[in-house]
Amino acid sequence: MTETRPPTSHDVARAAGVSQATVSYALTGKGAISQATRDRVLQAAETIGYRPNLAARSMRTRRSGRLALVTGVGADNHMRMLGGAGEAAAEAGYAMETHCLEGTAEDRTARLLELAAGRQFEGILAFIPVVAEALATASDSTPVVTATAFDDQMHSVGDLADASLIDDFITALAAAGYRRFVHLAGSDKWASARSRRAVYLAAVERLGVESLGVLGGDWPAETGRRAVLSLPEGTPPLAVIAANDILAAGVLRGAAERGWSVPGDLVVTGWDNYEFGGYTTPSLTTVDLDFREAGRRAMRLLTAALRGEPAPDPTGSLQRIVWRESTGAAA
Amino acid sequence: MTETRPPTSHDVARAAGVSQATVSYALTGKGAISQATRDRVLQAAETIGYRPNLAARSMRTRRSGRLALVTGVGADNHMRMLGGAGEAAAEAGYAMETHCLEGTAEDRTARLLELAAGRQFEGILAFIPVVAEALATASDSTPVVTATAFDDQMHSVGDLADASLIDDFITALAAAGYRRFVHLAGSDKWASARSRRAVYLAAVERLGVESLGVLGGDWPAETGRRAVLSLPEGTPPLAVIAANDILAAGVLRGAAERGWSVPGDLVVTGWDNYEFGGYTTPSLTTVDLDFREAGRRAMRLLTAALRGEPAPDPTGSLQRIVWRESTGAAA
DNA sequence: CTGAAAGCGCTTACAG
DNA sequence: CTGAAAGCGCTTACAG
Repeated sequence: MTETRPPTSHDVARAAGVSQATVSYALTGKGAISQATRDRVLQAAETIGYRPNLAARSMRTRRSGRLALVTGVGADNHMRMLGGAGEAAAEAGYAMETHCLEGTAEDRTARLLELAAGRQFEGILAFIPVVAEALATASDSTPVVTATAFDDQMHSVGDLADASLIDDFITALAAAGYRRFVHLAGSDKWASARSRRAVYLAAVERLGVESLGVLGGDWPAETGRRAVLSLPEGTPPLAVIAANDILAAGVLRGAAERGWSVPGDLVVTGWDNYEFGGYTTPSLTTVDLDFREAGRRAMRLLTAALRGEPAPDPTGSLQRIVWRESTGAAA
Repeated sequence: MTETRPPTSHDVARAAGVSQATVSYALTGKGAISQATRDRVLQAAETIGYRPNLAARSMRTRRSGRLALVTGVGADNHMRMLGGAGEAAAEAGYAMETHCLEGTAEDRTARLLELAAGRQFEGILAFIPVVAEALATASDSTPVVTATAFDDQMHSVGDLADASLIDDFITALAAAGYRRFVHLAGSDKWASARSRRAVYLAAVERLGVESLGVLGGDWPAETGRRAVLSLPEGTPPLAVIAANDILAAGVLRGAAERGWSVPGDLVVTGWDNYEFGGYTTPSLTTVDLDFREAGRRAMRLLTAALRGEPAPDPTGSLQRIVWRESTGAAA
């Protein structure tokens, strides 16, 4: 029943028979402490169950050792990225905490600026779109690395926004005889959606195939279904390049409702390699993304910036096409 | 170029022409401060952009104001629960940070105990299974509310582990003429999986219908597919009660591979109402869960415990059956 | 190699 | 209603 307080470095000092300063030196490994003393201190800390008070340390060092990761509630991919980001943060000696921000891009930006102004984080990594200009004006506060910066900087190394595999899809499908394409785009707030759209437009142009245009513009499956239902009679054979698997699932559904066979009347590609995509009938051709590693790289971008180091230049693509039934024999 | 430090309460005091203590009283609203002085202080704080140093406050108050939410990388549902939990934490005046824990239940439990021992959190809420006994021994550290506790306490109020709608599924399907059932269970580390299994067994018993038993035992879609492929020829007509939509997607796939029609030869129910389930062919009958509210309620359980208040007793189920094509006309 | 001392920025009795 | 002062638990020059 005694209100027992957690042990402090003073308690460790008493137990080890040294001064409190020596405890601090032994624990941080900074002072010049004899091995014998250090061992004694470590031993004492262990036995009495000492844990440094992080708030006190933080106040002295003016460093919180904390990083914020900003994400949204809807973005399921982010769950996969969290693990990698947390791992990279831990490697760099930071604690990472996740904040789910909702509302419009403006709302989220406002909340993010609050987080930055609060000064409790040494850096912030944003996985969701925010208003870049607003961030720029707040330059004297907490450093923020946004998904956009991530996209831009890592464009050449196989990152999330690298949409070059869209070109591979279209090239393979054109070689298999498809001449009529349509793109189902995601929300253009996302760099990944914008670049998939851009690569699509460039590829159809380059290959001289017919494009029925860019449909969609947001992520729900219903958008994919509606898009197919809106197509004129006699459209097939058609190749649909969808911006992700959810949209592609909507396409499959729309095709089924119209009595269009897949593959056959229509082929479709997705993106993200969601688990369900391997189990639809037909199963979905898609792009597998190593979200975990993407999260890790994004976080490394932030920690490198905090240390004033140049951004790491990782090698190896995080993307890989998974050919499945929805594109027939096009692979 | 001047290394400009963030303003402190001292700076506010100087600007407002009062003592630093008065600033603290005005800001926390605790002291007896005249309205005029308070306004002057607030005004001064505003103009110089003052933000309280949370580490310093925390050291004095011995309260971090921080809560940890423990989740896993695979659990996509949790993304939906995070928003609600964060909201409830904020309402209670806490900052919530998410930690993704991986590995076995033992690994995760060890990491959770570390988090608890670190004493930087006032409480911890776990969405993933941990070893309950290990938690109990560490009773003097940070309070932990686990998914299991959540499941137990809220059993009667429509929570995540309430599986009573499984009975509704089976009753309706039996009434529609189905006489042969099979359950596709999730991992029994999860209370929700265990209770769905239990309700299934009770329902087939009560209704006197034939059960081919409980298959599965983990969450991947492949498990659902394999289960269907393992069924003997001549099994249909059959009703499959799957523990979630992913497993149900595997069932759909397995049925397609065997040439069994759905609905017809086989009907199937899922759980969780994943977006894709509305777009499979046939679309999946499932249970819609208000994950956001579930997250909110779980967090309230923790904050109530921290305040020594009784657990809130929310009303209203979070669950609702969504009848779709995969069960034919059974609704 | 070790210790005494200052101070990080707050909150909160205690005087007045 | 307001101010002077102590102290939360650390880190880090500075002496010795």
